[in-house]
Amino acid sequence: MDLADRIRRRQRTADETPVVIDYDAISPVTHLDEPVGRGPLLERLLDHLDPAFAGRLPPNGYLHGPGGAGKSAVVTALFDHLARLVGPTSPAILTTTRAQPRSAPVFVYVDARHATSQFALVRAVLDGVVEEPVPNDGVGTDRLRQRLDDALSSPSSRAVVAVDHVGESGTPSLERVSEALDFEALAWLAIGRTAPESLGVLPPERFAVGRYERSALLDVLTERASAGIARDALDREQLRRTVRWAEGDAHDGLAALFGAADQAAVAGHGRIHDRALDAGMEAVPRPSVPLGRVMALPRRRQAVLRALVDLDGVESIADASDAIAREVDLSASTVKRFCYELAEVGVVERVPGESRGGAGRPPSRLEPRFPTRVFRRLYDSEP
DNA sequence: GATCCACGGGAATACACGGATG
DNA sequence: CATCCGTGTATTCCCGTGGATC
Repeated sequence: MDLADRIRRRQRTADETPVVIDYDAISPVTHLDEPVGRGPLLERLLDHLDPAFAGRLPPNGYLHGPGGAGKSAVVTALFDHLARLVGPTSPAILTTTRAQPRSAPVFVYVDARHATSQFALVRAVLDGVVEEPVPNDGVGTDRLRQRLDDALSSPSSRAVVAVDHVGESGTPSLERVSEALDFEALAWLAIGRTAPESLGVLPPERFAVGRYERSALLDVLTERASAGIARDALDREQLRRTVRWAEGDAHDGLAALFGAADQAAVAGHGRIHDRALDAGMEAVPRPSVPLGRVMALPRRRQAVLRALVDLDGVESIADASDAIAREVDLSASTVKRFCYELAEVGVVERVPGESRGGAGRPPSRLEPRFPTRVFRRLYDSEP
C-alpha cells in the first residue's frame, strides 16, 4: 500500500465517522432517560411522591432553582418512568378491575410552554388522564374541566401532575396553575425559577435546587458528549473548559457544546478544535433564553427568528422587519409587531442605536438572546 | 353554531430632536 | 433660560379575522 492509498484511507475513515453522531444526545432541549448528578433531588421527590404508591395523593409542591440546574431533567425522567409504571386509565381496565381498584394515581407531565392558557393546561392534563382523544378546540374550557372532573371522580382515579416552566414570561404563573388545577383528586408539582420568597401563594411542599457543582456538570457533559460526539473528537480538557465557562448551567454548557460540534461538522473536521469551541460559546448569549422556550413559540414567530439570525448589519427594527418579511411570507408590519413582542418577552433584545442626527427617535437593533447556532440547526432540521 | 388560537393590520401613543416662544 | 411645539420615528395597544374542529 503506497502513501497516497494510506492517506486516502485516512480520509475515508474521517468521512465515515462524522464529529456528531447524534445531535439529540447533545441538544439542550432533550433530556436523558436517566438524569446524571442529581441523585439527592430525585430521592427527595420520590419521598414526596411516596403517598402515591399507597393510593393517597401527595400534597401540592413547588420545585425551584436557577436555569440549567437540572429541574426539568429530573422531573421529565421521573414522570416518564412513573407514567410508564401506571398508564392512563382505560375504560377497559376500569371495568375489568373494578373489584380491586388501581392503587397508584396517574402521573402526567405538562410543559407550560406548550400549555399557556387555562384551556390548554386543563386540556393537557385531561389528555394525560384519559385514553380517548381530547379535542383541541370547538369545546369550551368549562366543558373540559367538567370532563376532567368526571374522569377523576371515581374513588380510585387520581392524578399527580407535574407542570414544568411555570412563571416564565409567556407561561402561566404558579397562581394561574393552581387555579386551573384545583381538583379534589389531583395533586400538582409545579417547577419554576422564581424563588418562593417572591411568590404570593405557595403550595405546602417546596424543593430548592442550586446550580450544578463543577464535578456534577462535568459528569453531565461527559455523559452527553460520549453519546453524541465521536470518540476522541473532544478531549477532557475541552470539556473542563466548557464546564468552567458554563458556570453551573447545563443548558448553556450543552448549547456551547452543540454549537461547537455543529461548527466542526459543517467545516468537515474530524474533531472539535478549540476555535470551534470558542465559536460554540460565542453563539450562546449570557444570560441565555432557554432553547426550549424558543422552540415552543408558534411557527411563524420561529420563522421570524430564523430569518433574523441570518441577518447581518441591520441597524433598525423597521429595516430588519422589511428584510425578514421578504423571507417569511408575512407582512412587514406583522413581522415588526412580532419583533416587538419577542423583545417584550426577552427572546430578543432591543439595543438602542446611535441617534443619526435630525428629528426622529433613534432606531434600535435586535439581538438574539438565545443560542443562535443551536436554534438554526434545530429549526432547519424540523420536518 | 361554538370555541380556541395564531395572525393581520393599523390606530394611538411615546420619544427624540431642533427650533420657536414666553 | 425654561418650556412648548412640530415633525419624524419608534413603540405599544387593541381588536377583528379565519382556519380547524367539536
